[in-house]
Amino acid sequence: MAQDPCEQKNCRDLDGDLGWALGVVFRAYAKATRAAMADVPGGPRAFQVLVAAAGDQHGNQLAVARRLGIDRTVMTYLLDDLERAGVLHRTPDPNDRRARCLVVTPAGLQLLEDLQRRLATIEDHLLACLDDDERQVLRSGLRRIALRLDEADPVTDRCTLMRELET
Amino acid sequence: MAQDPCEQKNCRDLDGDLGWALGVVFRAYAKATRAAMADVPGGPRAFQVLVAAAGDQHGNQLAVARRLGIDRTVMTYLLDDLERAGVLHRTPDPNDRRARCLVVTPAGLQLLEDLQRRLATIEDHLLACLDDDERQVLRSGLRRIALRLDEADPVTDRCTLMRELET
DNA sequence: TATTGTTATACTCTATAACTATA
DNA sequence: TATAGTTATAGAGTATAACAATA
Repeated sequence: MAQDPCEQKNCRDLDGDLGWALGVVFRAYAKATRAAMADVPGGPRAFQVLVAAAGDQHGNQLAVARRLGIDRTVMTYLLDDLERAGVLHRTPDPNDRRARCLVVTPAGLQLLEDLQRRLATIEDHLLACLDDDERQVLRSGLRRIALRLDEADPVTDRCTLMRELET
Repeated sequence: MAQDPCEQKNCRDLDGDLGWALGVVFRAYAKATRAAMADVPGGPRAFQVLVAAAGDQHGNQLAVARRLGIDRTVMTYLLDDLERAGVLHRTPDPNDRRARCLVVTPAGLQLLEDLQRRLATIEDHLLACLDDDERQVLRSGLRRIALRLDEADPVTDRCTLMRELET
């Protein structure tokens, strides 16, 4: 009786808090990727920029910044570093001479492959205590939620995020 | 053929990246809770401190800080705010006169209940696109991973986190 | 007039170091 | 000597505001 974890008032302890779990997992993941990408200027966020730039549909740096939740002023410094490292360069967009297209260099693509291998290892360790089905549900569930949130906030209005989740 | 999303080189796009999904979900959750707890000094983190302090096994503020990934110097300011708000107070630990016990006031417990109701609503909206089984797997999966990480880093050595996830 | 990108600046958050008091 | 807690300060990261170029 005294052993039942859900009988006392502290039934809703930190352990049962989704926010706590999400925070711990996210911080651990961030920390691990930061360590694994210590040699990459800009770290995990630069990696995500590379992924977005290597993919097709993403054109200018503002779109990428929004997609990744990065401020456009921060994006400038980030891209400066990546360009200096020779993994990416900015080319003028022929359709809009204000904008810049992000082009990943061959060296950048090679780095990308390497980083993805490192990431896979980290993820395997992170999900080590789940069986295959659970992993799959966790991955696809998080992905689906993220896509929905991303869709709700397609270009500018990042405040809808809050509004959607507030009430 | 051209429609197959996994045929091209951008098979591993942002959408398939666990880190991206985790980041988007975490940021959205953090933003929503921050908005929902705008009236609470210290925001979501203060809420977590209240939960930890209201639970039994957590005694002094350093233990709580470690559990939540908060620096002990930051904890001081956080507790100052909470004490000023009258939801918590520090009492000397009779067993160790250096340490302080965290005691949640009746007002604090009432606030805690209210915040937990707000949180439940936010979580429902966040997980809206998952069915019951998926929700359960996501919750328990994240919780299990978080507990494992937390256990691997019981008191001091926060670096083991990285080491565990590095290779 | 609005938007992309840049720069400089200010601000927020967090960590470091030094200190007091206990153990 | 080591630890709990506090304080002041330095640092990293981020956002704000003003700007130039283009739409």
